[in-house]
Amino acid sequence: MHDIAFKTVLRTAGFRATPARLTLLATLSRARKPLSVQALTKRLKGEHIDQVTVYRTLRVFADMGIVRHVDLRHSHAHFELTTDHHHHLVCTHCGALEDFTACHMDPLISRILKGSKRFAGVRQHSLELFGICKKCSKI
Amino acid sequence: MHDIAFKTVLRTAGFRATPARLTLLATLSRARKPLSVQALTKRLKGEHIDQVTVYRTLRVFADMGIVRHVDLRHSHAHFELTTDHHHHLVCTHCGALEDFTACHMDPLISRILKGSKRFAGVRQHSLELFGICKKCSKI
DNA sequence: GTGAGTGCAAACCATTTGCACTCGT
DNA sequence: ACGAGTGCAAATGGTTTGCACTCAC
Repeated sequence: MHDIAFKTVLRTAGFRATPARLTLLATLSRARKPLSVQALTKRLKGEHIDQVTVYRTLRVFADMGIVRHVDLRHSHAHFELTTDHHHHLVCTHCGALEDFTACHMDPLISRILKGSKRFAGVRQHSLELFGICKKCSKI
Repeated sequence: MHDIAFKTVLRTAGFRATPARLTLLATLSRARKPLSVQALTKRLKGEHIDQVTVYRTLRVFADMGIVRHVDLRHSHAHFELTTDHHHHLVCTHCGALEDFTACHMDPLISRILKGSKRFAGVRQHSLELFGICKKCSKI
C-alpha cells in the first residue's frame, strides 16, 4: 500500500487526508515492525508533528481498523499497520522481534465458541510469543 | 492451593511470608478472575494494605512466576494466579469475561521455532480473544 | 538484631484534554 | 467559510521511587 492508496482509504472513511496522517501511515508502512509513539514521533522529526497528534491520529486509525495496538509487554504501547494478519516472537531479554503469520486460530476459536454459553462471537485476538532469541541464549 | 501452601511457596523461594502477601494470594485465589490493582486493594480494605505494597508485591509474585499479568485492553493492568494455564474471552462491549483452557499452542510454537532463524525458545505466550457476549449482541 | 517489607508522600511518565488557531474540503 | 485537525500547555491517572519505620526471621 502506498501514498495515493492511503489518501483514498482516509477519504472513503470520511476523514481528511492531512499531511500528518499521510506521513504517519507512510512511516508505519516503512517500519515493518510495531513502533512506539515516541519512536514514531522521532522518525517524523523533519515534519514537526506533535506527539499529541500522533496519539490522536493513531486512535483514529485504530478505530478505522487500519492500525492495531500491539502489547509487547513494555511500559508503552506499540502500533503497526493491519495490512496483513500476523503476530510476534518477542525476546524478553533484548526485545528482538520476529513476525509469524500462520496462527491457525479459526478452528480453535470456533471450538471455543461452541463450548461457550455466554459468548456470541470473536472479532480479534491477541497472540504474542515471549521467549529468548539465539543471541541472548548464548550469553 | 490454600494459605499454608502459599506460606511454603514464599519461604521456599526465599521470601518472607508476611500478612500482606498471604492476604493478597488468598484474595487472588478467591477471585477466580483477573483483578486490577484497584479492585485488589479494595477487597483488602479490612487489612489496610497500601496500594504501593500491592504493586510491589504483585511484581515479586510475577517474577516468582506465581502471578501473571493479563492484558484485557483496559487502561490498567490485571493480575491472576498462574495455578492453571488458561486464557480469556473478553466482551469488548461490557467487559464480560470467560475462561478457556484448551489453547493447544505447543504444536504451533514448535513449528514456529523450527521456522525461525533468530529464536531459541518460547517461555510464555499471550492469547486473549476479544468479541461480543450474547447479552451485548442482542442490544 | 538485622535487613526485607511496608506506608506515606512525592515523583514519574505515558496518555488525554482544553482551547485557540489552521488548513483541507 | 466551516469545521475537522493540529499544536501547545496543562491535567490526568496508573505506576514507581525515596525514605524512615516495622516486623518476620
